[in-house]
Amino acid sequence: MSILAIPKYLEIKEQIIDEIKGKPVNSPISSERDLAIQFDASRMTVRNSINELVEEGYLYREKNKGTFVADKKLIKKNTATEILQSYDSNDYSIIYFSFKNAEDLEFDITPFLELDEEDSRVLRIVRLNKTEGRPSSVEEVYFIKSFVSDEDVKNLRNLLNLNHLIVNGSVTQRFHPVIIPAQYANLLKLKINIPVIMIESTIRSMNGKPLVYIRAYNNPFEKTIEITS
Amino acid sequence: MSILAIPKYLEIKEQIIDEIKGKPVNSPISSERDLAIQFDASRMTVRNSINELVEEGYLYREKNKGTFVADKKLIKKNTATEILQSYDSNDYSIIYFSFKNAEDLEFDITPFLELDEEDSRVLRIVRLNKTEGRPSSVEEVYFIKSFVSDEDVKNLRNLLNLNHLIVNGSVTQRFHPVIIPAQYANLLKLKINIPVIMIESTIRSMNGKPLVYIRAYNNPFEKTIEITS
DNA sequence: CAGTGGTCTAGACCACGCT
DNA sequence: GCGTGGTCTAGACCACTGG
Repeated sequence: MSILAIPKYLEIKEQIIDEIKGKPVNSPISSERDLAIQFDASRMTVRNSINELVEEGYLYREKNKGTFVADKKLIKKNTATEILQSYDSNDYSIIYFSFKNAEDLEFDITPFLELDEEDSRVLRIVRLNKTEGRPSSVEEVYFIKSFVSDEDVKNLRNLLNLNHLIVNGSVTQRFHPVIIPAQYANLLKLKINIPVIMIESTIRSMNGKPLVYIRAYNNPFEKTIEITS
Repeated sequence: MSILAIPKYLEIKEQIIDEIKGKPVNSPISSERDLAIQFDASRMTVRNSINELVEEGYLYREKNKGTFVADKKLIKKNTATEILQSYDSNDYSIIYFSFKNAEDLEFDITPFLELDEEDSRVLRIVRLNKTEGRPSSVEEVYFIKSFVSDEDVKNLRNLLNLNHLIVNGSVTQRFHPVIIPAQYANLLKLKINIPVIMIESTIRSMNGKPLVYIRAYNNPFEKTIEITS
């Protein structure tokens, strides 16, 4: 290796991505042995790059035949990552926030955040996400109070950047069909009594400890929930 | 290697799974170097095993620290695999099936199966899935007629085994909130006018060709749709 | 037959954490 | 300073495909 901070296999991965952008679906890429020569790397290093690209849905392998460019529409997507996008675009308004006692909420949050009597206060933030200026979802975000610093409260947008929590943790999502709550129908500019999907998300650290709980009410006319695997 | 048909890294993987079953969450497993000695394998082979277990959510790594047993509730799940379960359990009834012209359906199926004038007939099967005897979902399954053999029509349950298509292909799913259609409310023993999630799935081969299109209406009281990533 | 991906080895150096 | 996972090398043999 060299002094570079970026591993060689990630550089190779990026170069392969660039190369296949100009290639038709189902066309073969060079063989692993050829790529190893081309990139002056060992075959195992090239395989590491290709493995990740296969995992992410950019390529697929056929044993004894070769490695081929996958259809772009097969690239793996996951609803969990959609949460990130609302951060990336940063296109949202904070409607409301306050600290609450768990017992004052309309539902029992304690199982989701594994709260106990010692630690039963949460920070509740309601935000309205937009795509291209139109309201796409309302999210109720719940943080455990002891997880939130005074600094965070002053900078909620920083706190609401859940990206690093997600990439270093685990996200479980449950999908519930519900009639849109009246107060959110208004925010989302929807008629009352229409069905929407409420996504309940729990973000946990790798050791299983819950960090954040989210209820998202999605505007079905703005964003279809889609996953590819 | 030896004469064994099963690769060593898969054997090691199974042994690691067995070992961690008795270990508490977040406890460390042996280091890769120790495991290599223990299993009489090279470290790269052990890493291959562990990589898959991490990918599947059984273990997690911490750089410079070790590899640890992950929380079982964090094991990665995907709604696509739920389709398999309805096959595995085999607990379903076929309500109806017939060949249809694409233009005779209530909606335009041609974009989903990429049909053309030459090949515009489909086999439509409606099945009622059950869990523990209770109705959990109604699925409308659409196959391209030219994809279905006479043999298949005689053995629909074999055709409806979508397992091999999914593991060798790609699944895209879209989630739609809808009011349960009246004819399905009856089948699912639901009241009319309640909201449910309709999952639209397209199974494609690796080269992107659509093979099967499915509309599933899920009974929210029997099965919560959940994914972990 | 040559070429492919799949598996495997026995080393190596690195950055980082912990004691 | 020792142990960890992360990266990397330069080989090797296998089963299988396709000309």
